[in-house]
Amino acid sequence: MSNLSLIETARDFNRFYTNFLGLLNKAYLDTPFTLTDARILFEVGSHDGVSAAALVRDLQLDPAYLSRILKRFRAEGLIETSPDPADLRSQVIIVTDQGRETFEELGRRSNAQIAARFDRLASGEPEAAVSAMCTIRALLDPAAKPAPAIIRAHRAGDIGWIVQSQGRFYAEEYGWDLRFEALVADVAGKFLANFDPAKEYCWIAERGGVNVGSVLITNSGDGVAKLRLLYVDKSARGLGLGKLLVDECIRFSWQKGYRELSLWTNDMLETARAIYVKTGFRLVSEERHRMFGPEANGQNWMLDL
Amino acid sequence: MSNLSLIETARDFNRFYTNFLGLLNKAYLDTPFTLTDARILFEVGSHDGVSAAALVRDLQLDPAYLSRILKRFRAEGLIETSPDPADLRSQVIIVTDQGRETFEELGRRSNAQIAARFDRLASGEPEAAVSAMCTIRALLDPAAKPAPAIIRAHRAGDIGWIVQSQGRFYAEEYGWDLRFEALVADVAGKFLANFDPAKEYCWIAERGGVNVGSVLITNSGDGVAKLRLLYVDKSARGLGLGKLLVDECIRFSWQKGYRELSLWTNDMLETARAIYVKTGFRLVSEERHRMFGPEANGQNWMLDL
DNA sequence: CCGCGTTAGTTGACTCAGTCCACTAAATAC
DNA sequence: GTATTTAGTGGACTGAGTCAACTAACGCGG
Repeated sequence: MSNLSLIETARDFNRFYTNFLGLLNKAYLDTPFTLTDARILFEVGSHDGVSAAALVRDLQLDPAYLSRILKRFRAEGLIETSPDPADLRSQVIIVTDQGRETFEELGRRSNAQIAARFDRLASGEPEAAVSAMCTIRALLDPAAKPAPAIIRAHRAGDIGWIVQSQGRFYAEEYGWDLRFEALVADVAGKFLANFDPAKEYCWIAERGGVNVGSVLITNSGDGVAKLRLLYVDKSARGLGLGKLLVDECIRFSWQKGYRELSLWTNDMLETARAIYVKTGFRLVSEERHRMFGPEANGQNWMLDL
Repeated sequence: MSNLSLIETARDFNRFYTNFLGLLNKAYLDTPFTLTDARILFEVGSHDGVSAAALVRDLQLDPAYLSRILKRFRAEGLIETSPDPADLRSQVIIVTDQGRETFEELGRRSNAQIAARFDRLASGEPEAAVSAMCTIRALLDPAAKPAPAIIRAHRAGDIGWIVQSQGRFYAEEYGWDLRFEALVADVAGKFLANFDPAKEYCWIAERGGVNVGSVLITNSGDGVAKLRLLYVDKSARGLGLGKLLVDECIRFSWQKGYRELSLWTNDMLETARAIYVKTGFRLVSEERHRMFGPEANGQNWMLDL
């Protein structure tokens, strides 16, 4: 569960924006269209040939209601419909010239309105606002489909991100205390401080500019590599990123001449364990511990390379 | 007139958010309240003693409509009204205990809804979304006053945040390499690992649920406290947070019986230096170094307590 | 103090956006 | 070939929101 004051702030913003959009939409009162009419007209105007069913889905309308509105639009000569040859139940909607004119007129008014709003801002401010809008949209719009994940080496800030995300995750999920975050900070910090590019590496999985996963290989000496801090963020699970990161580690360790790859984990991390099993690791030992508060079962795994 | 594609993007966002809010507001269908009811109840619940006229103004409602809704609320025992002694035309609206319960229940549901939405996001993304919301609000809402910052002790994830934000900031701003982030991780990690609540502390400045600043006090022994990792995020500068954090440190160090407070900084950090001077620190030594790549001027400062 | 324009709030009368249900026809699953 | 799902439509309704007309209190100028 996210931070409460974060949520309060978001609610506050939503109240504000409800109001703001309400004001903007009042402008449709000058025209014979309701907000819903305008949304439909916009959708039809910008995606020529949509079906009514698609509109119902995208705009979350009642089919009967939409049907009536389309009927009215048809009567007013704004659109024409014809059955879809590929599916005779369905019909494709196309805008007439007059419909297009109306659509564009609505667009002009809407633009003018926003332009008027933006005109009151200082230079650079509209850009800042729009960029913030894009941020929100990318985060909250499920249809703005997530960019594909990529895996790359670590950069400034990434080690901190590892500490933060894991510290927070294990605290929220398993009630581990700050000693765990301390351990992560220690491991990650030492990795960075003594980083040996010839034998060590840090992979960061990133999606749309946001970090969503990580893993480290550190040198334990004696030809043993250690896989550490494997983590995939909640938002990116089920994409096979964990497996991908572990595969990277195995390939890297083999290539750098390590003899063995070892790792330490805790048994409640089922998904991780499944990956270790699948990639050929074997369990060498386990011990119960209370290193971070609640009791847990630490496990050492090993892979011969 | 602003850039056209900027406006198009803003319109696009508005369409998306109209939809988004529409979805959120569907949830009120579970309750006997409409969106308008909920907005009114929220306003009344959070500003006890408002007048109907104020509601009409703030929520842009029809007075007749509001009057009827208030009448209903009164009948249901959610609110009570009494004439305003200062203006007998007007009436003050106060919520009854039952009304407050309802108000809080609505709040809980609304929170849960947003929490559910946020749960699908990656760690750090809710913060990013909310911070973008604040940006928009600050720009578009003439009445918006920035959320007040609060200063609190550290929690899970905060130490990682310190490492990440400073690692990234110094890399971007001054081109410092990963050795700096390693140093921060080391300092922060050791702080957490050896944390002694009797002599040490970490303050996090938070605004609207987003971390915007930090500072640590660590024990250097011999009655010397060390102020470390002072940082205020770009988005929150100019609010005096840096001064506030340093003041906290001084008060804490004095109270815990330290003799001296020392710190290490670099001279290109003008704002920080100004704070140190103002709070009575004196420069004891400086040396040029290349610890993090580019040449810099490290300084040791000291304050007698 | 009186009139006159204004503001706070209320009631009556209405309308029209949006919903629910039942139905037809085509498509798809089994 | 039958059963189930999906696309679209019309009938019937409801209730959120609007508009106009009203009362009562305020406040300003003379």
